[in-house]
Amino acid sequence: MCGRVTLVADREKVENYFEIPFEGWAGERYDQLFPLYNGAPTHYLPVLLQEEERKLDLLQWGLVPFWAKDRKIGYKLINASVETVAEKPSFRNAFKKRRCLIAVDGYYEWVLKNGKKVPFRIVPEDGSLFALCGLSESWTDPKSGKELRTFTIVTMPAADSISHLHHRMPFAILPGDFENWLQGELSEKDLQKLTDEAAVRFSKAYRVSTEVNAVRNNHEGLLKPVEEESSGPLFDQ
DNA sequence: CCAGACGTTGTT
DNA sequence: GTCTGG
DNA sequence: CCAGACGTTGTT
DNA sequence: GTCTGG
Repeated sequence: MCGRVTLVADREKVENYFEIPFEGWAGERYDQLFPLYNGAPTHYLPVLLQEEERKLDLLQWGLVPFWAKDRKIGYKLINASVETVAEKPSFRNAFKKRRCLIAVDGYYEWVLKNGKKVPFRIVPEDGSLFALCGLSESWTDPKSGKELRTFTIVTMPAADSISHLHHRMPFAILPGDFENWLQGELSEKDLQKLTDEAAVRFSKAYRVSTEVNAVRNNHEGLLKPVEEESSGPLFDQ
């Protein structure tokens, strides 16, 4: 699945990738929030939105549907399965009207080894960005009256190249398909075609420090590859 | 009718 | 808001 | 996703 | 065990 990400790219790289500048406030904010070595649910990430116009903005991870009584549900809705996203009550409205793309340049997966959670970082083979398919929502807090803008990341079955880490992965597409995801009619067949072409299959993975487990850690060292432990049969369960 | 859920993942 | 379950 | 809290009262 | 917070 996809529950922790990195975004190290500078603002210009993201703007160039999506061919659009950030909304006014988001541009300066970007420079404060990134590089992000340990991005978690509730954090802000760059999101390409297709409203009346196309916009590049910063939204918070963890979808809060407009009907929610409080924002807690967002802790659960960090991923949406592509197989069911069109039907689920929490997602179907956003799937119809508010599909979006999230920019990251890596994400983390954990593998249980000898009872320890060992993190790996998955990156695009060409070192560019991932554009992750997502859904966005806008929710108004009934207590404060403040608007909260959130998103969820769509997942799909893992590609062979990373299936040894997990059986799910984020649904990532290349620029040629951005238009289809954002504005297309998206019949089941179209969606199938998009998932078949999902770019993330061209990704590679490497082990990183368990420092990444704690969200409070956020420094360049988290990206550094860590040697695989030479655990012989003696250490295996 | 009203009440309660609305999600994914991994593990048992 | 909308659907399911009771 | 993982880590960390999980509680109330009264006082500083 | 389960929920909240980041």
